[in-house]
Amino acid sequence: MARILITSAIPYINGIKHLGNLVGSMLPADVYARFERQRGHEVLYICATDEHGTPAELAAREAGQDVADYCREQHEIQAQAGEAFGLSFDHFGRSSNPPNHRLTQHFAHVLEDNGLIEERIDRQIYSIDDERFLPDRYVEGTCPHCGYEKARGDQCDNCGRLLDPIDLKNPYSSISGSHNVEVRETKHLHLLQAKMQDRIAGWVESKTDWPQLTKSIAGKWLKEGLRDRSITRDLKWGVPVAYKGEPRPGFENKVFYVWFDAPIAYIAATEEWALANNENWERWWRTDKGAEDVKYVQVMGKDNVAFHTVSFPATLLGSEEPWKTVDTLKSLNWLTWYGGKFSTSEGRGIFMDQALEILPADYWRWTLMANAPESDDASFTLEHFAGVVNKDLADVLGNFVNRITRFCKARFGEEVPAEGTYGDNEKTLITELDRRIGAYTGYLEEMEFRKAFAELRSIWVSGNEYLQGAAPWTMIKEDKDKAAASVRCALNLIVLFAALSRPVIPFAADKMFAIFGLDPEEASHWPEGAAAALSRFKGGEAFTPSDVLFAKIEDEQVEAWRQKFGAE
RNA sequence: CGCGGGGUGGAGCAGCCCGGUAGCUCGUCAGGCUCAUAACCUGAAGGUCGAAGGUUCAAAUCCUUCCCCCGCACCCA
Repeated sequence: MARILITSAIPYINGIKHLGNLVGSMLPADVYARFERQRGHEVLYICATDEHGTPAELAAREAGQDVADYCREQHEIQAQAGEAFGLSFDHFGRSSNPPNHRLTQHFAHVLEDNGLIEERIDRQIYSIDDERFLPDRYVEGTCPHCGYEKARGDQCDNCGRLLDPIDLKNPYSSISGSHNVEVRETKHLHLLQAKMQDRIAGWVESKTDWPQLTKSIAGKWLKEGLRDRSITRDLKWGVPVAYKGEPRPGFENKVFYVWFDAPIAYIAATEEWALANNENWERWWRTDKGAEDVKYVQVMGKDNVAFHTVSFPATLLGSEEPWKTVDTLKSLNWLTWYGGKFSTSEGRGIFMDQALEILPADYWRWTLMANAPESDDASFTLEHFAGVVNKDLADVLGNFVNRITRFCKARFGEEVPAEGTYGDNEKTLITELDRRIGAYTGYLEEMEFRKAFAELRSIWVSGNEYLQGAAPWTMIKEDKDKAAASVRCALNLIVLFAALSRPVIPFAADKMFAIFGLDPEEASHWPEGAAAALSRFKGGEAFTPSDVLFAKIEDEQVEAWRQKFGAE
């Protein structure tokens, strides 16, 4: 039994996440976690909300709330949405909780002791009316190159040039609109990543099994050369900057930058889990304390790769302490909404809570994972969604379960028939299933989700093919025992399908187990082979046909959703 | 010439690293079956692989140039 630590990129606190966020990190990690649990491995799947930073402060202010209260509420909302989607976190923590404060201080301290942190002076725009330094994108003004009057601090949307906010003419705060701003000098801690170039490069090189996308992004950053990075900000909401437990002189109004403390929250959230469950977190994270045999898997969108291949490793390796670093890093491209961006701020696309108001989690989980943006950005459209759900879930899987349970009930009653023995049809089926299950398992191990679920779909189809060949509805007239055997085989297939499908459609899988009154935890153990799986029921086991597993999506529904969600 | 990913039948993708008669799902058409959510099963039509050169007996696959789409790079998350 292996021990597998899984973390998915932690979602920002600010509002419910949309389907793109979901499929980019939490959902694939969940599918993988469920798969490895079913195989009997010891799995710890950790996630958290990323709560610090300017947007959280601003959103709280807009809501007229204290930022701590705001985050507490938002965390609760996200936790509930995650649970409703079946995300099987062992713990869903918070980057603002005490363990993360403690660990962030700890890392800053040891990095400084190792000569990897130093104070430097930066020049930034300060808004007197907002009483805060303005991050680049919150400064607007006139572009010094083209004269465009609404250039952002980072880039001019008119001429496309990259800017430094202190070069803008007539700068003003995009938060309040105030022109009462000035350039001020401010002191920040910098992590000296340049010093760690060779070390990080060597570490990355040792990761031979990283996917193409991951390697090319990490390689790009290393090729350009690592730059020292500011790890503090002029904010109130965050981990205060201290040294040896005392506030650091000159840093009283500063906190650590979210990108420094957010990945540390993976560890901190594990500590939260341990505290809540009387467990030991160090055996998952410290290679000197039991984590040497842990396989650590991270899942994230491509925008996060640089931070996980370079910045966070710099923190861990730079500490000179025996922390567990990532082994397998799965990164995904973007899911687009009709070819454009999902946008939290503009409300484009579907968000997790809205999705569940429309249809159950499995519908989304299947469509998203079977079409996961692995090799390229993938477009989500309601039309495609409806097509996939109707074909794969309703017609192929749902209908299979329905047709055989109803047939059995009508002709043999509500228990598995015991008569007859398996013959050539079943042999052929078993051979095919073993081949396909092997391929499917391999793809899941590799986290090749599109391929995995194409294979799972083929496995479902093989059930329909088998029934077509065995044709118990005809056979029953000639040889009732033979028909009984094929019905028994098909009923066994339901349980096999449920186990294989559970990582991606857990709710439907449990409904399938419930048909036979099986305990999902026991029955979902990963199948050893088709022959064994198909001889689970010998005959006499009672069952109750379920309602339709998956309802079809009608064209009118699609049209209504298009209106509602602004599809273009 | 900033970097990266992509451009394969109507749609969505695989194949490209390790060249050798173009594959999968949906859709379309035809047939079969009748247990089932007008569902399932079988078969067919439809592409010469963004463009142009080159290497080779042979290129979607290797090389060169060009065109188009998306993302990233500062900052923010």
